[in-house]
Amino acid sequence: MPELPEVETTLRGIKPPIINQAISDVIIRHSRLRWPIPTHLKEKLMNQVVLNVKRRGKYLLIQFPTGTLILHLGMSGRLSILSSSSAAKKHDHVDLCFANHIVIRFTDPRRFGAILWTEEDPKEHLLLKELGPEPLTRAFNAHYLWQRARNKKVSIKAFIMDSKIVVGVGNIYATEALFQAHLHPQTPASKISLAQLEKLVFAIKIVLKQAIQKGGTTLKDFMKSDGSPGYFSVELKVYGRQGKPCPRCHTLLKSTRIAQRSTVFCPTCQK
DNA sequence: CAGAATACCTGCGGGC
DNA sequence: TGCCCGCAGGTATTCT
Repeated sequence: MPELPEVETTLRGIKPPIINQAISDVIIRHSRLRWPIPTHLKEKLMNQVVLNVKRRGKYLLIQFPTGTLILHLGMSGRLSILSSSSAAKKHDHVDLCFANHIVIRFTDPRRFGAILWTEEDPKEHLLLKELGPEPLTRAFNAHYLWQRARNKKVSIKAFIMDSKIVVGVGNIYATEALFQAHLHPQTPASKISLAQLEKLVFAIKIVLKQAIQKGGTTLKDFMKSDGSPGYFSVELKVYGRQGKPCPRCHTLLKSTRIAQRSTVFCPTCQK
């Protein structure tokens, strides 16, 4: 499920209950995620206090005195907050238990997610050090994109979904932002003017901010019956609406595949 | 080097 | 009802 707004919402949900809390147990029921969970994770974490919880792209970073736990939710992962341990269900792979009896439970049917441990500066970790700027910072701007797009033949959609260019723009929000910016998703990245890139950057920021805001409003329900973050739905203008009329010009929306991902666009108003 | 394809998994919905 | 296929919001790795 998670795109960047969901990860940000998860961060905001788990941080308050676990910050400054000590790990009292680590239960690993299934260690084969995208990469194997480190075997001695429990020994590494036991009795350590959470110093901070951060996000970098779609990676969640839980910082402890001796190192950092790196989490990724993959395509189907989520974290739930339980106020006490309850019976684990089929895809509940890992529990992080804290001294205040809070349990953070990692659930991931497809197991594309990851849980890794690093004792170096997480910024230097192989998975993180090549990542592009955060989309909601000033470092992510049209001029930056324009420089990176020089001589790039890849489609603009694949380009903005490349985490080395910018992090956190997944298939849904890439699709929506391109519609918002009137840009055809197949356009080679280098063919797009600075002025058009301004619109695209603006659209990406707006779309992500709106989704995060929606997530914020569901945060209060974060600890529902099952403690999962109650995924929120932003109003999607084109994603998943192929064959339906464009909300701007009523041309029927088309569907295609770009870099093996389903892509919906309006053939009339996206050029 | 860039760009494209593949791989990792399970679940679900549609067609037959 | 059940089987088979294609597809799913990610991204590192392997290929050409």
